Amino acid sequence: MPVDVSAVSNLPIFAGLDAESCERVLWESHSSQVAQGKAVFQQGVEVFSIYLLLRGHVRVSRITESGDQVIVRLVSGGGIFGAAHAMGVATHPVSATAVEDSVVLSWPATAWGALSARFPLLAANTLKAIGEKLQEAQNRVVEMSTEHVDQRLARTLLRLADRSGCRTDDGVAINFPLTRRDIAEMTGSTIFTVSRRLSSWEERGWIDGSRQRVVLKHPQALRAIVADVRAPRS
Amino acid sequence: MPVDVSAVSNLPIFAGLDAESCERVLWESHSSQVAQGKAVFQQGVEVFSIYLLLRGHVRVSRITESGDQVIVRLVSGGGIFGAAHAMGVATHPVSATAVEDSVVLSWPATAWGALSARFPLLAANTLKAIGEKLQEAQNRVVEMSTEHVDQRLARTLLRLADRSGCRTDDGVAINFPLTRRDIAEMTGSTIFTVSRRLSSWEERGWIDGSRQRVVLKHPQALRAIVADVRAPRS
DNA sequence: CGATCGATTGAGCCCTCTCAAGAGAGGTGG
DNA sequence: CCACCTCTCTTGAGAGGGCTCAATCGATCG
Repeated sequence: MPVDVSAVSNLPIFAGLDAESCERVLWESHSSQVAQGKAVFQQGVEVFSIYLLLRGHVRVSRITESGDQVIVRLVSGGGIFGAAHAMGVATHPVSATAVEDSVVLSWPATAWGALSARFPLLAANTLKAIGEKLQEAQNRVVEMSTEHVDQRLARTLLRLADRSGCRTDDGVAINFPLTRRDIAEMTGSTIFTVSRRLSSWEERGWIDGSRQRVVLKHPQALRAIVADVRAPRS
Repeated sequence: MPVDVSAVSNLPIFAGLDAESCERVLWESHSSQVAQGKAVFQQGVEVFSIYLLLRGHVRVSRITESGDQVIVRLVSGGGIFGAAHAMGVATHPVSATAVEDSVVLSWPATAWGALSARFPLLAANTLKAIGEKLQEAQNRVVEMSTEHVDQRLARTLLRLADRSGCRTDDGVAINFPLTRRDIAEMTGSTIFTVSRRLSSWEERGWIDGSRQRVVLKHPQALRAIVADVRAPRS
């Protein structure tokens, strides 16, 4: 395999594994390039593999029966996704699409099962990764239940900047193509409301927005929006 | 321990374990009664144990910094909760409270770790349980993003009836005390809106509501509300 | 240079929240 | 057994946040 052990051995999913075990695990993996806009897998299809994102960004989304699309998660470098098999699910409940040119490692589900049995640390790390995703999802439920669009929006931008931010002269730039539609689907809002809020923040000099790009010029201001405690609900 | 193996061996978390292993696992557990309204553990405190609900119902909730309470999950018989340790979290991100008199098994976190290592099936079942919770949480994110209060409300009632329903002459009764406030905190709404909708449904003969009780007389009508596809967003 | 996709902006409305007031239900103590 | 208190639930009136729909503009690409 063309993937160097040293390039991945320090990822959370391999934490604690020695180089040899790591290599053994990589041995069974398959590396592939995914062009921008291409799907890694589609919602509803049978689960064949488990995936690790090496480079790029992948959008994990679900389409509802009514045709609404919701972004469940945005995976950045080092993250695992499509781990439905490890959780005992037979068909993917979501789709995964590259939002920019990406590099993905994949393991056949069966091989991953065997590897997990052979390297308990791998199983533990998988559990931990899934646990983190659970935390994240529960946080989002709480946010969706209690916060206003402004707050969810600011929170989402800060989160993205934190994970995939890139320092520039102006502030922190979000590092990959991100449409207003993406943002809307991550916050449970609409492109119209998102556009309006971002425009308003841009007027105040807090952010810089352009086609598929957002730069946070004044993160403190966004943090203040998140913290803005209005009257609690009922 | 006063807990009979046969009473728990068929729970999902013990799936595949033979009676002997099962007994070995139970050996390290501690059984306790929790009176209605009493907390099993509190948000923010250190994680000492992992819990399995034997009888009753437990409300898993989080209080936000702004003072809003959100019900993350309602655990019914056979469910595990407070499994933060297995996911590598040091302090409980939520509180767990008995909504009726309940019986709970608990394992010290360290003991559970050792047992998981010794019985791989136990670890696998734990992963599966957490995976299901992740699915559930992601579903809720999607619902909160795309559905109206009516739909979330109907869905929640159907789900509760499905899990903890009790056939009666009139229909399916939800089997434990459930206040309008609980429902509001499960759906991301307010007691006022919940009360209004339930009143309206009661007028139409679809449900029967009284103090802390709901009976579904016409589940089909609720299912129709859930399926009601209006114009998709954006 | 046309076509397509993304972003912006305005007008209007509706769903849901907020606030206020009161009615039942149940529990407790005298 | 009644009075009282607390907790739950109901209902009304009103306001507003965010959605819907429509139209336009700008950018990118073949």
